Amino acid sequence: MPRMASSTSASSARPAATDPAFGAAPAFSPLYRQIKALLTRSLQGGEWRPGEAIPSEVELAARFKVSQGTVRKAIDALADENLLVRRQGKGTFVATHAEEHVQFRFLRLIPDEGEVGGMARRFIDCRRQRASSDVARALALKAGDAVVQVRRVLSFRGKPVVLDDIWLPGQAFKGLTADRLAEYKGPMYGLFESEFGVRMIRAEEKLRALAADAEAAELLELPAGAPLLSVERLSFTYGDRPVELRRGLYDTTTHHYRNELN
Amino acid sequence: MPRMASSTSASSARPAATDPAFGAAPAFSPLYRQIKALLTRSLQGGEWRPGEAIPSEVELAARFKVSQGTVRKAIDALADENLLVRRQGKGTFVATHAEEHVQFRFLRLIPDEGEVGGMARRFIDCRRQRASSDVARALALKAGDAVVQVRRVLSFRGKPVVLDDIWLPGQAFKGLTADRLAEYKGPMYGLFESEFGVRMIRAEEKLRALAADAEAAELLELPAGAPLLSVERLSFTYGDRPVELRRGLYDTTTHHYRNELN
DNA sequence: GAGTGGTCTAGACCACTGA
DNA sequence: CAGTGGTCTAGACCACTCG
Repeated sequence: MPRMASSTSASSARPAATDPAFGAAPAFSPLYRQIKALLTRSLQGGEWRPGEAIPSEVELAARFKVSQGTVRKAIDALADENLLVRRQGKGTFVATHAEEHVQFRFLRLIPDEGEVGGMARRFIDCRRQRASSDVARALALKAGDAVVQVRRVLSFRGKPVVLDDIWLPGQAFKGLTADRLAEYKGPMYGLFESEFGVRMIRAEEKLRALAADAEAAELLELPAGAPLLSVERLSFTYGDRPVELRRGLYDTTTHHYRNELN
Repeated sequence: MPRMASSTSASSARPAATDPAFGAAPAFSPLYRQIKALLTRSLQGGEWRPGEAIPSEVELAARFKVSQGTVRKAIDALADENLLVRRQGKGTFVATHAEEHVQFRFLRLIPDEGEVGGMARRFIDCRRQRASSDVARALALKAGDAVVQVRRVLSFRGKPVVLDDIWLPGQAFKGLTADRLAEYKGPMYGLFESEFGVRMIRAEEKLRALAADAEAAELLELPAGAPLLSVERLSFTYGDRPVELRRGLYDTTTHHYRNELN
């Protein structure tokens, strides 16, 4: 029955290691949260790579000197956050974008009718440059730091539908080229994961409607001024570190952005 | 140790009440799911009204002849779906839109800068009519059935930002008038809940960009053809029954639609 | 059949609320 | 203080996968 760190019911020693002076929140942290944090650290540190199985529940329970039920709760929480995937009878696995048949976890654009079928990708550009102040702020970089910018078009049945501009921190994405992007089969985030060790965990999007400028209109084969759905996405890895800024322009004449409210 | 209905390990009797002929899915249903279904039925049937407390976990455990841990799991699931709200030390309560300070659970439009502060409502219209085939299909009605249509505008700092057209099944919303809507303080879904016993559980939205037509442009005080974010929402009550169709047109020059991807 | 995750139990104790 | 939800345990048994 280990108690580990807990600001209230500590096994012994002084009452709290946290809040040294001003009495902030009590910050009671149950055991399973601490286990969850430890597991997260191991994921972040690469102890288990995407697609691999993590140790069984009984093993982890032994390692952490905790009951199986407690590690179970920790794993449940991580599974809810899509960091782990449970498979009954087989084990618990680190989530991956590679094999993910739900490659559309992040792309919410759906054809109005018909299947969600694959889009054709075309990479227009991929170059290294200095971050503008906007991009730097979003990615938590200093203005002028190196960034990789990628521009691409997605087409559905030959008609261009999505124009994406993507900014990545140059530091983490050193060898990224248009060729590497074009060669790779499967979702882009799968490449980021296997080649650069950067796994996208969650993202925030800001949507608005705007009129197509000349450049966007040409690339999307639309008249200038056509209404477009602008989707600005900031993606995060472990530890809520922003690692991708993306600005997509969607032609929504035959597609729509689908969202669920719970 | 009651076993209740379970297609595999039934306590006695025949092996399965389900799949009488063709061997479909095994459909094993653990106890806590069955408890969850029973609780949902009680919610749906109005045994406990929005805002009220449901019986304590020990009480429910006794009622269902089940351990506390099992009802706990059922309640957890319902809390995840926002049907119940747990409050430590007080009890478990039926979720409500009325007191919900997060009135913005369904309205995802956020000012680009500044607080999310209140919008002024103005009801333009509220009339009963016959459902068009589109509306009927969405609301699972027959074409020609009675529906209530509401039109309103939301303004932020004096500037109109949202134009909503709302369709509701006439059956369930008999006494709904523009006056009732205007009088009621708080979120619209709070009114639906307390006056008509219709509680919105979840919703699906389809977003697209389009150019403002003359009518929308006038009401939103924009030039005709201005790009607008169109948000088509279908809302559901208990049992996934659709009960509201809403088509909003958002001016996104100073606001944006915020979304989180997990 | 061995090993994995999934369910269920019974009981102990902790944290929070309100009278 | 009693009553509520929240955590943790230990152990039994079930469902699923795969060799």
